[in-house]
Amino acid sequence: MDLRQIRYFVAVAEEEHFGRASERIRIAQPALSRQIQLLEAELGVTLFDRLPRGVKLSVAGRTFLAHCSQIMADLGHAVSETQAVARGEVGVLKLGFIEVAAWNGVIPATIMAFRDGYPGVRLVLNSLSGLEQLEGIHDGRIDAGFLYNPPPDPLLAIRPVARHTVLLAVPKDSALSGRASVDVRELVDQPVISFHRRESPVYHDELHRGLFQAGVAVDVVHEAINEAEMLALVTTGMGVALVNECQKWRPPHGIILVRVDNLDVGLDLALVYRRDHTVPALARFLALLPDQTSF
Amino acid sequence: MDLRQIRYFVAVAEEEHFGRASERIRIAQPALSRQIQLLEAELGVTLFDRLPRGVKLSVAGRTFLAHCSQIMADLGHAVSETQAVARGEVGVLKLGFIEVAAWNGVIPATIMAFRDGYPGVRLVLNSLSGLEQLEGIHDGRIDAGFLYNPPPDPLLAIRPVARHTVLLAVPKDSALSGRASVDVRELVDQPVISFHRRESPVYHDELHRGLFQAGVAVDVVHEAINEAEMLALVTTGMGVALVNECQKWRPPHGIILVRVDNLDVGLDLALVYRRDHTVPALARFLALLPDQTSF
DNA sequence: TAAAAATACTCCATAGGTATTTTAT
DNA sequence: ATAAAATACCTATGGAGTATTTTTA
Repeated sequence: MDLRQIRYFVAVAEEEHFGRASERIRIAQPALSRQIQLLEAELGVTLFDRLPRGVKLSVAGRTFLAHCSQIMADLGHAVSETQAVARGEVGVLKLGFIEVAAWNGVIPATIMAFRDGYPGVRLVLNSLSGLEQLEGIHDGRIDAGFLYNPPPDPLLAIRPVARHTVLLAVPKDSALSGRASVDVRELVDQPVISFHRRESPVYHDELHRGLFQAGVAVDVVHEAINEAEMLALVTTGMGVALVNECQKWRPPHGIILVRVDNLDVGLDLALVYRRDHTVPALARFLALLPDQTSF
Repeated sequence: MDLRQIRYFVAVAEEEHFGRASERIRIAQPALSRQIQLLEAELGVTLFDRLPRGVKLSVAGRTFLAHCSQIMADLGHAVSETQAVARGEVGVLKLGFIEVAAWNGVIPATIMAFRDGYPGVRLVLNSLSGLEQLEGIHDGRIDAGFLYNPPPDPLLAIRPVARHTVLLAVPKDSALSGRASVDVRELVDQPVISFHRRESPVYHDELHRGLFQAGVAVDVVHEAINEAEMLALVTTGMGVALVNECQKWRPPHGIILVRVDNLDVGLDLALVYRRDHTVPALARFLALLPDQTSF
């Protein structure tokens, strides 16, 4: 059997006339007759009753036509849906992100723009740590992830998205809370709440490298497991903390965030994905993602 | 596009390997590669991600595969259902019949056998007059009809089914009601309830020809429009009536049916259908219909 | 280096074309 | 007699085969 034969069959069924059908499908009448005969022979069924003036569908032919129309329509849908998926207009896109980075800026903006532009793509969003995202990207649990300071990896493509810095979180009633900015060297006499290296080694090292370069040996009074814990401890007055500037989009009650001068800490937010990624919708997402230079 | 390409695509998708797939479908690997490339070119979509050890379906390829599996399955169903319809095992069979002839005998027996043997065929049964059936057979409202004394018609096939005769319907309290049989000549002095010729001309003529041949000129006191009316009038004592012997299967209260000797009336019940009939189920029905000789 | 897919080319099966015959009213 | 489908036969497109090259981990 052959889709050509099915198309021919539908044409003859609709025209009820081999000659007219052959004109419609632009082949000669004998060629059409033969294809229909081959189809009938393969099915072992007479599809048309031959009349002196044209033909009519047989009872079995009517049954076959109903199915064929359905099949041809389904095939059309299959093609257009496959093409839509290939264009990235339909499907699923699984993204990871660092929660704090998604409170404002390029991440929510791009996600909103993508939802708008590609309503046929289901976005699956997961708030994950940087390490979890890298694992997820490798094993395919997510297609791409927004994370800070991605490690170099020949398998991964890295699209810089934004460069964030750190702010000093101080209690509202602290002596520093009224200041527009604080020089990093002023932290020498301050008790500092830091975080455990294990939770974010690249950032931890980057931060301490920045402090070392400024010649500041800080007095770490606690190592928290995340910034939320750090901020909670700052409110108790236990010390001050250097936190991601994105915390300003959700400032905790009782805490003031102050700019820190002369501390060069790079928090490079990037969209990371497999260089050999195969999800067309990801290309669409990348196209909507503003280049870092535009910030 | 081509069903062959779709079969090839499914094979490669399942094997995830052009070489193995080509063995499975018994063609050379390059031929398979080319057909897949042609399919991809026609769709404008990459269906497989080529890896160093085999291939994997792309995202769009997975979408296409899902549809293709469905389409191939539908096509299989289309073929088998079409063949079943052609064999007369599935479909619709529309039959007409004379009500009185269907109370017993070959008609209900054959219908029961057919229902049993071909549960996939929906039987549509219509109680119609002989004339209505002939019209219905001509214009396709019914595929075949059980009727009496069908007129000769080169377009129609006639399958004799049974030969019925007539009985004399007399009131229970009549002088004739105790008799095993009545000679037709005894009707000379009886008031007779007949029926209007328009309602069944062939039978009417046959009946009166039979009476004429027996030398009986009957005293017709009423011309009814059907046998039910005739029987109703017999119960009133208005007269006697010659009715189809099938009435014995549903004898009205207050009436006795008596055999009539020396009256040669042929009520030839036949199944009538278009000689060029196209309903496969009708052939099955005919095969189940006992030949008249077996009665 | 090796496994697998792609390319180059050759061949032939078969779809399609033209001329003609058969069929059924 | 006529319209339409079927048959006969020829042509050529393109599917499939063999040999070889390219690709990538």
